[in-house]
Amino acid sequence: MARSSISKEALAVEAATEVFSRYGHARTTMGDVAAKAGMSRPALYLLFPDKDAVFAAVIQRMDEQKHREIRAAIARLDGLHAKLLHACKSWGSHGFDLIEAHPDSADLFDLRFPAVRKVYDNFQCLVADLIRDQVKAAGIAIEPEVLARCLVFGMRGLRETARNGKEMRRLIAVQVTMLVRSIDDGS
Amino acid sequence: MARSSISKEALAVEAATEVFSRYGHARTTMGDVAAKAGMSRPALYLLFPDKDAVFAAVIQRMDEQKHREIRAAIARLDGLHAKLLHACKSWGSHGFDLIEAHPDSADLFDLRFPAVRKVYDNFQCLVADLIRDQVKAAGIAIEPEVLARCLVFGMRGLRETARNGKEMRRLIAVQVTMLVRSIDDGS
DNA sequence: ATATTGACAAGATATTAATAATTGTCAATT
DNA sequence: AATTGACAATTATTAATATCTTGTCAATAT
Repeated sequence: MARSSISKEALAVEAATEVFSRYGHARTTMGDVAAKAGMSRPALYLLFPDKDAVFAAVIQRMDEQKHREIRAAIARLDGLHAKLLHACKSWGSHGFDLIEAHPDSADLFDLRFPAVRKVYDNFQCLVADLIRDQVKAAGIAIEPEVLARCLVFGMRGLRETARNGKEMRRLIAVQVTMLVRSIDDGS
Repeated sequence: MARSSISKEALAVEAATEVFSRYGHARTTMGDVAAKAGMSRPALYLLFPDKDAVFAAVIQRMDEQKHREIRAAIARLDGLHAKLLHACKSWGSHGFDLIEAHPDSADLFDLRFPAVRKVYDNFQCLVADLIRDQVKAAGIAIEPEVLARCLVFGMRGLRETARNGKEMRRLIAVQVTMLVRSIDDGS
């Protein structure tokens, strides 16, 4: 029972991820998701209360997956700069690439959706966690959360000036380098 | 003749600035501008080839004014950090405040307008000029223009997370501090 | 019983055609 | 020589209509 229900839900989220990623929030219907998942529309409503819940589940799943990926990768790296650089390039260019491939998917990064806002909050936490020790050790007066916020939303601004993914990563690298150098207490 | 023509043009740009600032690009008509300037619509077309030329003139004038203001202010300040901080707070919160007062004025910051793009390029130049010497002295491998670009578009990203002008300036201060500390060669 | 769906009302969104407003121009007027 | 009224072309607005979509639930199937 519980098992079957979980699996059905996972199937639906998987299907929803595909269609939301391609067509964005506005241009995908519950019918599209249900069809892709091989179930009827009312069956989908048995699993999720409404469309936004499906959307939130998709966003959350993508986010968790990305975080697992990032955490695994940076565990194998040494030093704040290398870790932060990888995390930011990976996280930051993800959205860029997706939108380049499917313009409608820009919805998935619209901060008006609470689920999307949470993605940004989560990444801000990841960054803050990474830099916290070094910020404290260097005796910097700015809270790690604020530094992280500047980096994360700074990266968001970069999207408007970068012409392609490669340039995006280049600019992200500069932002990260600025942050790390600024808290590298002249070591 | 030339004198009279220049004065008429200035009058028109002055009028256009008022109405574009309040209603944005889309919601102001050439009729609005002409009326505000106390001339007929065809008379306005004698001064400017089309609407976008008027818009560009408005943007350029605002930009030049802001730059004069900034240059005058930072001439009286000492040190890169103080100069850059003032420049960025002044430039960055200008747009924020205008949009808060008149939501339609968001047009004036739409990067799809070439005139607006130029505003960003100009401020990038100002920043690059300010930091150039210190970047070279510190032997940093990143070109000043790229660092400046990251700061300018980083600031743009901050707009999406700041709730008010005060917070915006706080975050700008962090960005600026990050940049300056990162090129302060442990002096 | 439980799981599933067809069919529905309410609301949102797209379509269309008709109307109005705006732009850029130029011959006519001052 | 400077200015404008009036025009064609384009673009935006409106209103009426049709279509789609959402979320629900009684009816059906398992």
